[in-house]
Amino acid sequence: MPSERRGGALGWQAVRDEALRRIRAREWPPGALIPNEADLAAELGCARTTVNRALRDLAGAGYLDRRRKGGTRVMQTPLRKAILPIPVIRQEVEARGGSHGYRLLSRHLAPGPAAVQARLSLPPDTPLLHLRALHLIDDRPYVHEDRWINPDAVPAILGVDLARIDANSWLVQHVPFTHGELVLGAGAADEATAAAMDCLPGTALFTMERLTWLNEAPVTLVTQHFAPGYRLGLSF
Amino acid sequence: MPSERRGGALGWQAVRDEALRRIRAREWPPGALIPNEADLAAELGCARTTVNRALRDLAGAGYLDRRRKGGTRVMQTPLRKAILPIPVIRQEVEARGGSHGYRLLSRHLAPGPAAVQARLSLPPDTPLLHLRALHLIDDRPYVHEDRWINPDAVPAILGVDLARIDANSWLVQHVPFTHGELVLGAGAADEATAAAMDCLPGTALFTMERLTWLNEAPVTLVTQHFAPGYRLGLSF
DNA sequence: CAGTGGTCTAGACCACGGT
DNA sequence: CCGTGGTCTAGACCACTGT
Repeated sequence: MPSERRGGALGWQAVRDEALRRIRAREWPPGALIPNEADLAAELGCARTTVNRALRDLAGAGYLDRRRKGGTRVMQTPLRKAILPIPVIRQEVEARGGSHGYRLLSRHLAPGPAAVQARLSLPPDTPLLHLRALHLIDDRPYVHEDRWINPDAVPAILGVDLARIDANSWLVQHVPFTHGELVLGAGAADEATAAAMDCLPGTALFTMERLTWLNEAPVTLVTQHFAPGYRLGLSF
Repeated sequence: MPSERRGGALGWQAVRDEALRRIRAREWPPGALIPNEADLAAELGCARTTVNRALRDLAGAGYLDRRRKGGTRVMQTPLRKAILPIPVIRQEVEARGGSHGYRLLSRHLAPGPAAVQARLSLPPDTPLLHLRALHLIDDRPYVHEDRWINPDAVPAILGVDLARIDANSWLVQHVPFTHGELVLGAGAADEATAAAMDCLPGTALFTMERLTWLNEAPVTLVTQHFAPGYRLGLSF
C-alpha cells in the first residue's frame, strides 16, 4: 500500500497523483469533463474536501480548468509555469558561495528623462535619485545597474550612505513592496556599461528591468545588465 | 464591515489580508515568531483550518516561514516570485492577435555534437532528430529555433510532417511532459541565425533554452533566439 | 433553477522536530 | 517529550453560472 492511510483512505497528494495519472494516461483526455468532487470522493473513499484540495492544486498547476456549475475539465494544453524568484544580487552571489563586492559609480538627484518619468507614472519634473552601481562577484564584474528611486515614496533613502550598502539590499529591508513588474531582454552594451563591465561595447548582455510599487506609489525602477555569458536557470 | 461573513467571522482571504497587514505594518517584524494557529483562530473568531489556509498561502507567497514545533516566523526578506508561463510560440502569437507563420528550415536524423548528447544525458551515438525552424509573426521573423528530439522517447515524431505543424505544437499535444528545465540568456546572432532572422550577425538576441522530460527520458532540447528588441514581461 | 465548485466549522489524529 | 503545523472528516451553507 504505497501512499494510503488509515483504513485505505487517500491523502490529498495521493488523490492528486491519481488524477494526474489519469490525465497523463488519457483516461481523462484533453478537454474532457471529469467526475465531480462528490463522485470522486465516493470512488476514492475519502472526503470531498480532500478531493477539492487535490483538484484545486492541479488547476493551479495548469492541468485542469474548474468552474462552478461547469465542472472540471482537462486543459487542452497543460499550461505549465516556471517560478522566477525576484533576485537580490547580494544574496544571490553569497548563495553561490562567492564574495559580493559593490561599487557606487554615480549618484544624482534630479528629474530623469521623459521616458523614465513616464515609466514611473510621475510628472516630468519630479526629482528622482539616480544611481549607477556595479556588483562584483569575487572581484569580477557581475551586474551593472542603473536605478531611479522616487524619494516621495521613500524619503529616508536620501539619508542612506549608498556607497556602503547597495540600494536593493536597503530597500528590501525597509520598504514593504506591494507589487511590481519585471521585464527580461537582451541588449548590446553601450560605452558606459561596457567600461564598467570590462567588456567590448556591443557585447550581448542579458538585461532585467524591474519596477516596484508601494501601493499606488512607484518606488524604484532599475535596469540591470548582467555579465557576458550570464544564464538564468529555472525548472518546471 | 468590509470582508466579513455570517456573524462577523472572517474568510481565509480576509485572514490572509490581516496577516499581511500586520507584516507590512511591522506589527509582526521581520524574523519575529507570530502566534500559533489556535491562538490566531481564537483572536480572529474563526476555525483553525481557516487560519491554516491563510498562513499556508502566505508561506507559499514567500512572506512566512513555517515549521512544525518551530512555529511561524516572518521572513527576514520576503522572497517574492514571478510566474513565467512556459511559452508555446504559436499560442503566444495568436493571443497577441498576430498571425502565426512557420517555416521548417532543416531536418536531419543523426547524433548531435557531444555537448548536446551530454545535455540530454544520452550516449554520444544516439541518433536525434535535429530541426531548425523559424516562427513568424505577421510575416516577420519572430523566433528562430534549433531543436533536438529524442526519437526513443517519442517514436511517432519521425512520421510527423514537421513542415506543416511546428514541433512544439505537436509535442505539447501528444507528449505528457513530466518536468523540464529552462535557461534564459542573451547571445550574439551567428551567421545562420542572423540570416534567418533578417538582422546583422552579432546583434544581441534574447535566448531561451528548454529541456523537457518524460519521466526519466529526455524528450527535446530547444534553443530559441528571439527577434531583436524582444522583451518578456512578468508581474509579481 | 439546479448542479458544481468554494469555503467554513468543530473535532480529531498525526508527523515533525525543537528543547 | 510535547507543542506546532499538516491533514482528514462529515456536514453545512453559499456563490456562481450553464441550461
